[in-house]
Amino acid sequence: MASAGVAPVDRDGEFATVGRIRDAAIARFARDGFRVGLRTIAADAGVTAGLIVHHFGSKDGLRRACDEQVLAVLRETKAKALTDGSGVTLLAQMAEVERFAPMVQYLLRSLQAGGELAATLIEHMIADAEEYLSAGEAAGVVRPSRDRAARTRYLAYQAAGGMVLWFTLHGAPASADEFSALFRRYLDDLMLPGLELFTEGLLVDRSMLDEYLMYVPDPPSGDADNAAR
Amino acid sequence: MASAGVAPVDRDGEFATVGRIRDAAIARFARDGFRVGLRTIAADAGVTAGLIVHHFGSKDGLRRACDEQVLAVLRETKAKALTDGSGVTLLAQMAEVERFAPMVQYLLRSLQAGGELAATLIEHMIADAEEYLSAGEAAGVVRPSRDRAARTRYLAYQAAGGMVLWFTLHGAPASADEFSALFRRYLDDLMLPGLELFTEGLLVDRSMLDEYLMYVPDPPSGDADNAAR
DNA sequence: CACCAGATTAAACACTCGTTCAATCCGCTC
DNA sequence: GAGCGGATTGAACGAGTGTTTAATCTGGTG
Repeated sequence: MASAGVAPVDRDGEFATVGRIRDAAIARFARDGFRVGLRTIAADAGVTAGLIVHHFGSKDGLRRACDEQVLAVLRETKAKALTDGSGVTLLAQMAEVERFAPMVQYLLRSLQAGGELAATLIEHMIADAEEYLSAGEAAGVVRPSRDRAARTRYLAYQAAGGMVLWFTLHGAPASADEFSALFRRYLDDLMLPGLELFTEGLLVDRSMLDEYLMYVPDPPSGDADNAAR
Repeated sequence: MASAGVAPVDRDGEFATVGRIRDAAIARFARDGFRVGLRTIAADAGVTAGLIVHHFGSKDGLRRACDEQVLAVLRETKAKALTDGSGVTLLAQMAEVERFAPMVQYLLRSLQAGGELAATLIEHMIADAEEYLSAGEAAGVVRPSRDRAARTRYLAYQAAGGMVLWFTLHGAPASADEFSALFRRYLDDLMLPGLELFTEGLLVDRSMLDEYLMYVPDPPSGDADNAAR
């Protein structure tokens, strides 16, 4: 298989131009953020700004098309990764393959800017984490929590937010290779402290936690509010 | 004390206008992000766009003045909080006082956008965390780490990044009161999972950590690179 | 009072942005 | 081959942006 959703489908004429514009937009949005002008993207795709709005209606339409494309590729890749078993380091292995680098960068930009895709992405991450953590609990390798949903959300927000902030402060890489290298360095910085914290915790005694539990004996109580946020 | 660096100094004539413009800019930047036009800020301050660049040279000059002001207030408040002893929940208590809400929001916007103030702020947070964690280690309430610097940076990035992402996805509040309420809800969502993770960890056994330590026996080795990043 | 420096304003400038429009090009069908 | 519809273009529009400029106002000084 020469192209599986990432590279633009080569069926001549049909979606050649539209796909080329969309992929160029993803790459350019990922590299320079969502404030780039339509003319820059048009130049990247070798077309005119007018043609973009002819095909996508508006810049926001282009943005939505990019979101859908990235989400589609993410779902497809995730489905493939599940058969391989190692789905946890999904983003990591996506960053390894240079072809996916622009999409990962695009996702980081989306999380940074907020919006619908960002919310959807976080929900995906939370759902995945919920699955893995539940399986881990059942297998006896993950400690149970007093409020599993809250812990899952906490871990997802911390992981995603920390990653976005790290890349924000370490400068946007220009090429896909640079991004892959930077991503590997991020994992290097992350792995030891993360594993340490996850296996040994941070505090020696449990006085702080017990004090909090005494002061706020709030049960999980699965309120409807948690679903919306 | 009627005004301690937060409210614009009332010494008539002198810095009245400049301070008013700067404070209006901080509030407006905090509320709507850094993309707002000078005319909007000017209208908030009751002046003209031209006057702003007359006093601050350019929009970037205004931005720098805001950064310095926020940083100055942060330092001052931190110094005061140190005498009270409870410096850990610095941002929390700052958000409680409605007067500080725009500044905290401004800091979040800065972290989201990146730039010099964001880098400085993260360095501050890392330095503070380093201090508290070291003290905790010495007092025997914080577990030692195989790489203390890396752990400190990890915790700072996760905490700050998670907070920024949370507020990004939960919509920017319009008023200072709303922000305070939202901040309190954020702490509520955060506290239990955080304390749980910090006191009990996440994993039951240490096989993952040991495996990593075996695979990558990299010592801390305090390389010069860590200082710059 | 004359004068001057700084504060302040309204208007204009130059630029970029997303979007619109009329015109052209190209491939297909009758 | 005529004609049609979509792809594509280049230019223009209108609304924004940050910045500049000339003019006006104002308060203190000689």
